[in-house]
Amino acid sequence: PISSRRRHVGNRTNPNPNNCIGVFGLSLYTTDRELREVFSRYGPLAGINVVYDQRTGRSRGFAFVYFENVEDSKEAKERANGMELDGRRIRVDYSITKRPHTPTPGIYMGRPTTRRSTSPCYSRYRSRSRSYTPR
DNA sequence: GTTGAGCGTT
Repeated sequence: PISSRRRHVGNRTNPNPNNCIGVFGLSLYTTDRELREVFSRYGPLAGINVVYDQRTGRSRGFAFVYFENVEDSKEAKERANGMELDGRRIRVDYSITKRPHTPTPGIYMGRPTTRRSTSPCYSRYRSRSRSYTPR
């Protein structure tokens, strides 16, 4: 008898139905625009997130598609899973992770609260900060 | 236009 109980939140192999689906095994050249063309026929989309590598700026080969309706995401998962896109077999599952946290550079990127453009000292600071390079 | 299992940055 199977005594192990499935967690209500699901796991990596058994994601729960969700508005967001993850698309994996993508070609590096599949863009969000192409994904929109493919997945929009299952229902209205709320958004698409192709995951890019921070260093190279290229796609990491997977993306997240947000549907407005859960039933649409269910159909998309069923029908788009295993389909070929840009010559690659894609895998479609419900997303398990949450939305990405926007990483902060570690330095203050906003505008100064006290702006004194008339100050020559400040203008000198401005010109220097423009050439500032992190790390 | 490398590959290629993966669940999250511009």
